[in-house]
Amino acid sequence: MHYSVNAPRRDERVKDGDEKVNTKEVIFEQALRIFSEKGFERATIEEIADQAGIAKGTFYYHFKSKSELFEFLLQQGTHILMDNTMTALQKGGTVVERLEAVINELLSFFQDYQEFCRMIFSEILGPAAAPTRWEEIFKPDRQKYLLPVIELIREGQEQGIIRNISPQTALQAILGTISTIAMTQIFHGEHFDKMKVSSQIREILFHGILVA
Amino acid sequence: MHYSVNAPRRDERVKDGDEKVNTKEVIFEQALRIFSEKGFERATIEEIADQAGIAKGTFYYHFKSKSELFEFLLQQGTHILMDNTMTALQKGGTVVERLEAVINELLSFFQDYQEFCRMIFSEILGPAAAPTRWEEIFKPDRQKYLLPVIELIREGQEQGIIRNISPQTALQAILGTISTIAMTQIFHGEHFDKMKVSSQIREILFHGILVA
Amino acid sequence: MHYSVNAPRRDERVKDGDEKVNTKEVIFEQALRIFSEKGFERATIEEIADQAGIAKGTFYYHFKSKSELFEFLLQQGTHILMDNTMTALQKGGTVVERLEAVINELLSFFQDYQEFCRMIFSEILGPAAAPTRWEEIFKPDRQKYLLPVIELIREGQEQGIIRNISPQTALQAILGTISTIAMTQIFHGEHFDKMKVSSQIREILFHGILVA
Amino acid sequence: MHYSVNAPRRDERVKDGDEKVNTKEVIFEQALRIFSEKGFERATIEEIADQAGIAKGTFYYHFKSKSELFEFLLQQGTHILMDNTMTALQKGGTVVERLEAVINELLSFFQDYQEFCRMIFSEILGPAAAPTRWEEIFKPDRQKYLLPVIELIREGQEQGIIRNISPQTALQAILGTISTIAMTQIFHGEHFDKMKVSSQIREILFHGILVA
DNA sequence: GATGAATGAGCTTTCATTCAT
DNA sequence: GATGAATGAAAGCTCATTCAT
Repeated sequence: MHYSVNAPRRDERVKDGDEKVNTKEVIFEQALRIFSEKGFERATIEEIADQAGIAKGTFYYHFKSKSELFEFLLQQGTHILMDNTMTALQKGGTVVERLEAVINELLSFFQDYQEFCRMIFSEILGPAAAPTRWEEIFKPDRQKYLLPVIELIREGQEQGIIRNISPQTALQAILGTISTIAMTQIFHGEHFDKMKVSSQIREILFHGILVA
Repeated sequence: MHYSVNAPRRDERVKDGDEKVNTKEVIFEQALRIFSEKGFERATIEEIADQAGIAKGTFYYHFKSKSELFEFLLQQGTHILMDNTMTALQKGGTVVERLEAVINELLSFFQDYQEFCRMIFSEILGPAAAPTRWEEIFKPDRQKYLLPVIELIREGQEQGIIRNISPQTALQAILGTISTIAMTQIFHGEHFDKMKVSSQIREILFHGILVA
Repeated sequence: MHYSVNAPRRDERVKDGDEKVNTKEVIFEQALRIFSEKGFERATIEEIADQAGIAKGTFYYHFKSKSELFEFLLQQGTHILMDNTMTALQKGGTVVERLEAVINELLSFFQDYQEFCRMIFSEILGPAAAPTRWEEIFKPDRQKYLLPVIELIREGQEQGIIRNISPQTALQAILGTISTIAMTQIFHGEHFDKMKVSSQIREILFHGILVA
Repeated sequence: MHYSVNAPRRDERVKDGDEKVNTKEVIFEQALRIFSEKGFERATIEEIADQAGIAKGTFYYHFKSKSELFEFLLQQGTHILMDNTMTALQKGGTVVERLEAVINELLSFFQDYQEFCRMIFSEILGPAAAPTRWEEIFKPDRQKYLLPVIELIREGQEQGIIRNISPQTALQAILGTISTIAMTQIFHGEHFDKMKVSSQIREILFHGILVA
């Protein structure tokens, strides 16, 4: 996984042959991995630094604090999901097509950013009362992501395409089904491949478990 | 032991006559509450002991360690869900009726043991690599719970009632949908009332989001 | 030096023969000594704990933080000086007699609490911008101590006994002369003996350096 | 080098033409200011460098260490006081006139180098056992300053002009009175103006507090 | 001359756990 | 059964200093 932030532009890198490592990026990668494996609390700066091949002090040269890094990582990830989904929605199409796009983007996200999803599920669905600021940090973004989808469901209901249930409930069914399927595989150490499950997921979500 | 939610703090209790407080139970209640609020790591023995109205040393007189208590709480809860579900399944009925029973028991569990569900979601869906033993502790129980349901789905597929998809996937859709809907409400501080959502959930799971 | 706070009352001590050490008191003594030698910043909890013969954790069992202990020590000391001075003033007498009492109490304080005076001079006359709360902590006490003396000087001026200068300036002359003489000796490792200097100090303060 | 007080921060300077900023001097100014505000320990190289508008590395290009800079600053200041006092003494006059000169120079010094005085009081009267070398650094200079004044007092005593007390004690009374009055004002954020207090100080020191 | 990334020793503080009473 | 003082390993973080460029 590699959503590196502030990656140096190509021409800033020196010495093509020589492996000029960007310290900040290495920290990002290792932190993401370790946060996703251990959660925020059990991850230690010492381990992140060790794995990144730097001294503890170097970590603090690049980041103000453990929380700051974590929050940063969190926001980066959610922004990617949001952006992708918005872009997909703007392509237009029927309600069902757009719903499929939302589902598809979510599946792609789980596939492409498995480490990040682990991390987010570890800490955000996790200890609710966590450093409460995370709640605050997330709420706006979460809404920005959810509202358009709810709107889409409403649109479908007006057209008589979507069942007349609470849009929020429908939304949660979509998110819950996809994330549970994806995270179960990811937590079990399997690599999540959306191709294997996407048609099944669409089937279940659209038409339910029962035949007819 | 019973998972009482919102158990009164020690000092709120009235000791009329010789109504003895069972120390162990008081610890259970407070630990459950605090674990569910803060997660395993952020909960401290000190706080649990304080809230239970006992000395820190007393905690260690009753429990070997923080983890032991946590694991105990964990198992108690899962056993309740398992037992209830098994009992419900043994009542027999058509596949759909039994599936409805499974869903119903799950909803009841989320409703009756909200604190416990918070706790479990805080730490088990949480930091995956947690004290790795939890994984080991859970796997057997989880399987004992999941297998009969998978078997039920298979039975339905053989009868042509349930769509021809991976039973595991179907199972995860059920679990994911229900838990997400329930936990969203619980984490948002609302009291989860299964009556309000159970028919909608059944509708979505059985027939999907789309009309026809 | 031994202004122990919360010292156990006699009957709380167990085992007369056996040396039952009061941990909190030992920490007080060592902290006072080390703060006075090194100042707040250069003193470390590790050293205080070591010298007190306890583990680092034990320090934090008894005190919330390094600052808290320091502030506590600070207040204890100033209260002693204040109380002694007030008591002396309440005995009444002529203005000169009362002024002599104030001077005498100050000298006694420097003599009896040399460690504390070192500490206070190390940090309070010291880094002005220190954890600013100290300023706040001290101002009220300082005023409570200074005001009665200023009032005394004013009384003397009304009676035509004390020279017509700013009372604040006169007060500072008294404090500065005494503290400089005392601290010079204390910092130079000599034991400060007020008997040796008190008559000289009174002479200088009352009649000046010059003859006639 | 000159101890300019309230030197403008780097970024406030206007570089018109090729008016070169002497890096070393800028560091001096900012270090003096910050040391005087925070004391040696609480001042950081980072802040000094920031305020001087240079990189941290640049600091170490100009100075061997934090202590070295501090000691240098210390010596510069004391030399100024010493030189001024020596010069004033060499002008001759009666004992009283020369004593007035000493007092006057001291007052001028407090007025002209308030930042430096803050600094010196922050750290030298401060944590006594400080990097013990400071003691060693200072003793010679201190003696070079004090001895002539003590000699002057002795001369006055031989002439029957100065009261027959320990010259050291008299000296400390002078230093203590002046420095306490000056520092009280400086620490309280007022600008110290020697004109306002010099006649009062002379009165107190020469003739005491009491009338007649 | 100047830079800033990197370092590591050292600091304060937390907390699960032990144990004598 | 119950207590609470004591412990020490480990964590997050700071900062003077170095050094390749």
